[in-house]
Amino acid sequence: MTHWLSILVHTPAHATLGSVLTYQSEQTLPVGTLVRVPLGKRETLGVVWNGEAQETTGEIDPGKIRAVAGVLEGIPPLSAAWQQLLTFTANYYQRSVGEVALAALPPQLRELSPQQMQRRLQRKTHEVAAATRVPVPLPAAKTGHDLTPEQTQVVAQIDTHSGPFLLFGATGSGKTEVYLHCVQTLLGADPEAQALVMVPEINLTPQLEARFKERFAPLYGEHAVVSLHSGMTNPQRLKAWLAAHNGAARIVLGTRMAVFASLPKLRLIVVDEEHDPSYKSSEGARYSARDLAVYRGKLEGAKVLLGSATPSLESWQHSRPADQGGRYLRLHMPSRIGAGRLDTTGAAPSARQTMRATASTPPGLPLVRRVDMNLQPRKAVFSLPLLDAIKERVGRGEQCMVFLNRRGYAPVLHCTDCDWKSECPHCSAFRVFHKIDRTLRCHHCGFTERVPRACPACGNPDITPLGRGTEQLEEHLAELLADVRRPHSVSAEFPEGEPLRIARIDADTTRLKGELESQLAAVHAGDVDVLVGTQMIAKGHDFRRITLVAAVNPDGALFSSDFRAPERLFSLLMQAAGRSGRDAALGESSEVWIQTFQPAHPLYAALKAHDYPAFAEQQLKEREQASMPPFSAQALVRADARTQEAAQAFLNAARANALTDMAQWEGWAEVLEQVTLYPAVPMTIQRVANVERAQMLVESPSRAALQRFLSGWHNVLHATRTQPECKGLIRWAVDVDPLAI
DNA sequence: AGCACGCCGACT
DNA sequence: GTCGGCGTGCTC
Repeated sequence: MTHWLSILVHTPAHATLGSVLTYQSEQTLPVGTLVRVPLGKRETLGVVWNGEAQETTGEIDPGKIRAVAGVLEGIPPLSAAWQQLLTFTANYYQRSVGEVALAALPPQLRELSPQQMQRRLQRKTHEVAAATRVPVPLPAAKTGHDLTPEQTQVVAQIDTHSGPFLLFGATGSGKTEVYLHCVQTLLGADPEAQALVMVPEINLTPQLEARFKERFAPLYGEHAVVSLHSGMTNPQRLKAWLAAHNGAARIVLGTRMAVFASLPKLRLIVVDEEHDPSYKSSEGARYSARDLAVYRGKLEGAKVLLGSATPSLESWQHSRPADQGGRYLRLHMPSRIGAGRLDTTGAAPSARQTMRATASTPPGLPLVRRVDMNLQPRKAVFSLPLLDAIKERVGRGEQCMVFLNRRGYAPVLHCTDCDWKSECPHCSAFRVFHKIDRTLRCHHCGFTERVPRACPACGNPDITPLGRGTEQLEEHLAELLADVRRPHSVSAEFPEGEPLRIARIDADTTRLKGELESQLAAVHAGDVDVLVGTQMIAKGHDFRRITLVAAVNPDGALFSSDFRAPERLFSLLMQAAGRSGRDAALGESSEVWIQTFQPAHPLYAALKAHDYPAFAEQQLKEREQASMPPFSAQALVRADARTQEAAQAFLNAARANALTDMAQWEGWAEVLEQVTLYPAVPMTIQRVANVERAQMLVESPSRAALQRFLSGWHNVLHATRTQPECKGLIRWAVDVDPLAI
């Protein structure tokens, strides 16, 4: 008997073709089954979607219906929950289900021929058999990992409540141990249970994987822990995905893409550093893995644990007390592990201790010092007090970290005669001067040229760098510290009496694979005295001997037009501060230096007190007054075109069409009433790689109304494309809950 | 998204 | 004379 099957294929939402197509098959196939289907001239991967029901595509010419080419044998069907997660994602982020669901599967599933797949699966099942044949149940698995009272309390709350939880824990308060503990409890209670643990960046997965393997490999075997991120090769990804899908992997660690991993027995989702912008995808479906984690947890009955020292204001707001409408349970771990131990001597307080007390610095956390740059020489990069402090630290064999969020030598090259600047010919941005290889590089499109000998406009040989980046900082610091010698032998390779070693870590010095790891290892080994870098060094890495962290010029974000800039700056500086004094013995003497022209700014005051709640409260008040997220819902429509006029014309026409056409639709007037469409504006960087970009903000006090509007507007946008004034439009995309406007 | 067809510029 | 640019159209 011939069956009609609805099958999902990889087609974008704006294609004329829907993403659920009808095929025929001799056998009926369970929903979620992976199949190969003919599509035009090619054969592609499909997922059986809604059984035989296909009422929406009823008028398809039956003669056109082709047969399923084959089933991917040996792979169990995707679960109903997984299908629901992807359906929700597609609807919420305004994409087709086919695009989202097929993109969430490992690429090799699409590419591999049936024979190759068969071979791969065979190898896989052998491995699984081998792994399960040797169950290593260390009987009385010693828990042996003592929790602090704070951790114990938090873990007890997680055990007894359903969540979602926001674990608000200072850097060094032992959040990872809480994650490990929760995972252990869960896996111990149910022999099939699975946990998903997400981190923002690929860089952070190896150390997390090491920690989880150390803990769980002895209990459940080496194969119980797998990673899933875009840095893996396709075969690695397929292997890890299959292990998660068939239940062999008990713990999946990964970046945002891991939120779509197929986990049939998912019981816990951890989102570490939940505030991190990397959880928001910036192309394709612009999903937030953090938000989807919360949704998925609800869907599958899994507990969700969001962790951060500086939560996103959204999560902070969600975790307000339940009687004020909070939906997450906030758990607080304010203390650094090992803090306060030094106070047991009974000795008279030192000058530093007095200073800490006056600054109300909590125990174990670094002292934050602001340097008023208005009082420093005009062009000073390093203020004298900071320089002295660095010298003093390295003189004692301690390490320092200098932080500047701008790579290269100088952001602009400038001709003093004719005012020429190093503009990129393809973008509305300046090319950055990289002294190391004497190039001008555009950080947006990649266009690179050798630095000209003289001004290309007027021939003046005197062209000078404007502003500074990490390269310049490194060079400058080497000059300033040239006379300082290493005090005593902390490392065999760079013995006592040698000049200081200054290292720089940014996207340029870590371009090659393994470079980041080796550079970090050098820091850990003590081969580096001063570390210069971008935000790359502010995240996660556990440097034990760094006792001073300096932000050279963080003011930029204070008066940015992006309303989330302060939130990001606070988080970044707090994270950077978290790098200082990780070693408990050094914690009390560690410092964070902020060079600023705005020493009285409330953001820095809150930072000094390590008072995230105060900062959040102030920010939320501003957001509420201005009706901004989380007190309103936003979406952005972005348009790329050959000309700025076309990009804006498209957006404005789509807006006009919404206000005229959609208002006529039955019952839509009230939806439109709740939605504000702002005029199209050029993006901050208007042109990138010769493509003009514009955007339009859509705002509503109601998330549901915004969703409703967007779902209806989609077809209008698609139709608008063909209007004559939109000629030159290259593409458009909706970004729901955008992070930057 | 792929993949093909189709009509205009610089080169094996 | 072709190779190849991407504009337009189609795929159950």
